[in-house]
Formats: sequence, structure tokens, C-alpha cells
Amino acid sequence: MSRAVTIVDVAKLAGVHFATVSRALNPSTQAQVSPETVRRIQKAAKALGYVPNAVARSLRNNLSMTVGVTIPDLTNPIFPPMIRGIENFLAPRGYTALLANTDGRPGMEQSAISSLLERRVDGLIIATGLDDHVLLPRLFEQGVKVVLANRGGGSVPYPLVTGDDRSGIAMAVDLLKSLGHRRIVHIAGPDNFSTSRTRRDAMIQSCDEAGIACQVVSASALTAEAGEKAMDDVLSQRQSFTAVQASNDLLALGVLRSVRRHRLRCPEDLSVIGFNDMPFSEEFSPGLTTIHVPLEDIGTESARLLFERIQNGKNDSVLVRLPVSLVVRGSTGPAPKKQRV
Amino acid sequence: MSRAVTIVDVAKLAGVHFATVSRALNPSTQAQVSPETVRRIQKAAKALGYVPNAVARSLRNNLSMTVGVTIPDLTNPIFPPMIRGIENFLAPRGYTALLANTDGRPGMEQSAISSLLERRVDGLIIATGLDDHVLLPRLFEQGVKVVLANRGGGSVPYPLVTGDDRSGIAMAVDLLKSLGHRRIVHIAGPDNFSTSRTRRDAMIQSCDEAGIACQVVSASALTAEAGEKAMDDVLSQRQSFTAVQASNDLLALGVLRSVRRHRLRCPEDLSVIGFNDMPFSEEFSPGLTTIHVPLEDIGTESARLLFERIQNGKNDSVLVRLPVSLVVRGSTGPAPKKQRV
DNA sequence: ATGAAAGCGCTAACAG
DNA sequence: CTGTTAGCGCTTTCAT
Repeated sequence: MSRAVTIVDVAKLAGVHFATVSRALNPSTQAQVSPETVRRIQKAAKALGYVPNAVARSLRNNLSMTVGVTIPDLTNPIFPPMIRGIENFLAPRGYTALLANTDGRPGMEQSAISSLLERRVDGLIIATGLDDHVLLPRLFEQGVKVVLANRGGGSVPYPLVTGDDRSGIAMAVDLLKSLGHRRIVHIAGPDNFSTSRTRRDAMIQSCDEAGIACQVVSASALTAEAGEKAMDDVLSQRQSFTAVQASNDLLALGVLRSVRRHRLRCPEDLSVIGFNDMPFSEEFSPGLTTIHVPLEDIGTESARLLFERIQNGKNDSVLVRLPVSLVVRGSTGPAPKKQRV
Repeated sequence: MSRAVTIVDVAKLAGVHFATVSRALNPSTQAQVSPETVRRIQKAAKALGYVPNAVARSLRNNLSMTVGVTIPDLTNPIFPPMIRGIENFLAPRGYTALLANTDGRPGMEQSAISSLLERRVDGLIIATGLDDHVLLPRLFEQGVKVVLANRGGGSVPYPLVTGDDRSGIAMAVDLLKSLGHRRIVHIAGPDNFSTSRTRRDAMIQSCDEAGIACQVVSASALTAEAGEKAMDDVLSQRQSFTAVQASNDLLALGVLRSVRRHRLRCPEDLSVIGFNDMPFSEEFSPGLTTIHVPLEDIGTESARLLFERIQNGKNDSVLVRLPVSLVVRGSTGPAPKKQRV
């Protein structure tokens, strides 16, 4: 690219000092310049195809107008809506999001955050759902603005935005109970995800209170494949149960596949219920009954909290727990009279 | 945040000039500094928690180590894999992607690109699939590095990465023909997307060559809702046909919904075939027969081409047409003897 | 209302 | 091998 046109070029053409160009082109200082001069400068800028250099501005202002967002994996369908929520809030305010995938690996998370910090993001939305790493306290100490999204609270007093997992699980248990189910299997996610633990514990508690027997099985990852494998294992054990509640929809999808392969009918032989209401869970066969989590809202709220903290310099803690709701579709039905499983 | 520690602070602690710190901390110049000094500097840097300032470096080097990526909508499932492909290639090379959603609106695309250019991205991957806007020739003229992904060729000689739409459509027609279908409806996407036009034209040509009657119906958007509505219209016209080929899987999903609502059976009464093999199309009911497009590879290739062009300063044109394949699932079957539609 | 000058943090000549 | 210096493009005092 031939050398970019700068404020100095514009100044020459308009016949003013380059500082005046800066004032004229900046909304907040434009009033300091005479309207006539402003017009002249704008004309010159357009004529030359001037494009402001945000990098130089960032260096000078110590403000990059970017925020970093770390997620485990973009291809996990719960994240695109969250990210849209984040961008919908930030873009109109002049902010751009830098995305980093961590694949759930603490090492990658660390290097991703380092890279974002080097780029001098004004704040961070961490949605990796992993346990507190050593990094977090250090970030807090340094005054780095962070909002934690979609994960459980840790020891560090950063703001936190999640769906209401406990009440979601309670809704699921209620539904199953009202359908006559008395023995449920819970497919839990890996233990190092805070949501996995929260949902599992809530499940045990809700079932306990409802007088329902709950068997917990852990999947090795939050994927359909892991869910399928976990369900295969459960079915091979010939336990008796009439319903499965999975820690997320991807696991539930795996359960559905396993059930189909074992020639069981859902929901006639077995009810299945997920968590998240991820995009397209409606299209599974059968359509997945699940707990709807307002993913886009989680994104929007996280962005709002971060934005506020960047603006006012505070770093105070809040807990935003967004309400969830039950979505009943085809994968749940009355408990079978004669247990087929 | 308390004032960040800079190269100067490190220099003071290590008792050297700050330029030496720069050399010591930079892999490419580290050899110029005595090993002993390097160690001392690294120790000082660690002790102070020094984080290099990429913004300052970018300004100085005129290299931001970022690329801009514009897409219509992250929540369209074909994009996350593409973006992962892009990031998988770029991240190990020190590059970060700035994402911008345009919602398919030329105005938003323009402002997104402006914003990215202000941030001095080193290049742009444009995957909006819209027609050439006025911007493109101007960008080319200015020497801005761009790679066009997943869209048809335009008048501007930028590199281009797509799936092989024509051969994909041919595969779909072949399959339907071999199943005995002789009257097909093609649900086309809006005309301002180049892929819509390519696939529609390929459809007309392939059917022509195969001696198959093809009726084209246009959907108002590339969404399930638009596909459903288009299919409703088709069914209300009582045309005679035994198969539907949709311009993408989202439209096909809408078709499946419409078919279900009209109490027709798929594939017994009607075969449906999509395009893209987007994530979860396998889970639709029935599983969607479709043309697999290597979305992640499209991302990787785009990133590679852009990277090469950033490296060597060239801006030469290439056309990379990635092979596609037919994926047969439950939504296609033999043409019915007695036409039910 | 505008000009002059300093400096954000860094890299890259150029000296020594 | 290390120090000195200039300058990337911009905003912001401080003068005038």
C-alpha cells in the first residue's frame, strides 16, 4: 500500500496546522474550530481519502476501543448467539471484539489472554467456563477489567453473568416428576467446568427433594460423541430408569443417538431432556425438550457490565443471574408403564 | 489500571538502555545482545510483569498483526467452521482476527470495513457473499489486501475461495435422476447473493442436460423461515413434482418443516436435498441429504492466501475452488409411483 | 480560533 | 555489544 494519508497531508491541503485537523475531525473537539475551517478540512480529508489511524489514537489515548472475548470453541452452537449479543451491544459504541478460542485448554486460555493483553484490549469477557486459573487473581490485582460469562463464580470478585442453572434443573425435575418419572439418570459434563458441577449438584438436590432417584454419570467432554458414549455405558449396565437429563444439549443429542441405535423409542420408552436450548435443538428427532437459556442476553449483559466498568473505572462485583425457562418438545412424555430400559 | 510497565522501566531495573531491552525481548534481534544481558533483562521484565505493547509496536512497524473478517451473521451455522479455519491458520502465526457482522446489509458492510481499515488491519477476508459494492475496486486500487471467501467472482481481481457449486448441483441432480425423479423444484436464495445465482443457474443447466423439468422458486432470505414460506407457496400451487433442491440447508430445513406441516412424508412422498452440509443438518428429521462443502477448509485457504499476500506484498488473483461431495441421508428416496404432491 | 510542542511505547538506523 | 536518536500518527496542553 502506498504510504497512507495522514492528518498532516490533510492539513497541508487545507492550509492549516495539523492540530487543527485533529480538532476538526474529532466530534468532541470540533466546536473549537470555526465552522468554515471545519468544512474546508472535511473537504480536504475526503479529497485525499483520509482514514484515521486508530492505532496511533490508541497509543496516544491509552484506549484501544477493543475488548477481548475468550470462549472454548466457536463451533459449539451456544457461543455464536452470545457473541452476537456482545457485538450488538459494543459495535454501536465504537468497540470491536477480539475473539479467541481456547479449546477448553488452560494453556491456550493463558496464551490467548496474554495475546489480548498485549494488544491492550480495554477489557475482557471470559466465557471459557473453566475453573479459576492462577491468572484471574493477578488480572484483578492489576486492575484489568473482566466480566465472567456463563460460568460459576470463583474466588475472584469479578462480575458474573449466567443463566439460572439451579432453577432450570428444578424445572426439568418438576416436569419429569409430573410425567410420572421416578428414576432419572443425569449425564454430567466434565468436572472442571463450573456449569457441570452446578447442574449436577442441583440435580441431586432437586431429585432428593422430589423423592426421585437420580443416578449421575459423567461424560468425558461436552460433546455429542461423549454424550453418546456415556449413554451407551449406561444402557449396557441395565440399570432401571425412565428418563435422562443431560448437562447440555450436545450431550443430550448424543443420548438421543444412542437411544436410537439401541432401538429404544423416545419418548415412549425413555424421556430425554437437555439444557441450554441451543440453536437447532428443536430440529433433533425427536425435538429436544430442554431448558432455554437466554444466550444472546448473557452476551449483551456481559458486554454492558464490561462497558460500564471501562467507562467509570470501577471494578466492582455483581452477579447477574438471568431467568431460564422450560421448553417442552417431543423428547419427553409419560413414564412408561412397563419399563423398557 | 496503574500505569503499565514499559520497556523503560525494565531498562532501569536491568541497568541498560531501553533500546537494549527492545533487542533482548525481540526474537529476531535477540542475537545482537550478549546472553548474559538477555538473561538479566528477561529477569527484570518478569519481575516487573512487563507486557509488550502491541499498539505501540503496530504504530512503529506499520503492521497490526490483525486481519478483518466480515460475514453476514455469526449465527448462521456455516460461518463458525469457516472462522475456526481462519483462526487455526492465523493464530499460530501471531495474527488475530477482528470479526464484523454485516447482516447482509451493504450499509453495514461498508461501515464495518471502514472501521476495520481504521484499525489498520493488515488484510481483509470478505465472506459476505454480496455483490461487489463500490468499495471493492477502491480497496484494490489502494492496495488493500483482500481475499473473497464463499462468494462468486466479481469484477475485481481479488483472490477467491469457494466450494465447487456447479459440480455440487450436478451431483444432486444425478442422485435425484437415479432415484427416478423427473420433476424438481429448486428453492433459490435471494438474487443478490452470488451463490444463489450460481446454484440456480447450475440447477437449470444440469436439469436441462439430464432431461429433467426444473421449476425455480425464489425465497426472500437465506433462512429456514423463508424456505418454509417458499415451500408453502409451492405446495399451494398444486404443481406436480417429486423432489426439492434448496439453495442451502437452512432453506431446506424450512422445506422440511413445511412438508411436515402439510402432512406429507419425506422421502416417501417427496425428496429434499440441501446444500452446504451445515452443522446439525444430520440431525434434522429426516436427516438431510445435502452437498458437503468444506467450510473449515474454505476458511483455512482464505487465511493462507491472505497471509501470503501480506507477506510478499503481492496482490495477485487466484481462484481456489474446493471440491464438494454428496452426502446421502434420510431425506431422499425413490420417486413415488403415485405422485402425492 | 489556531499554532507550537510534547509525548504515548516502541523499533531501527547510526554511532561508537 | 550497547547507547543515542528519530519518528510512526495522533491528542492535548499551553501559548498566542
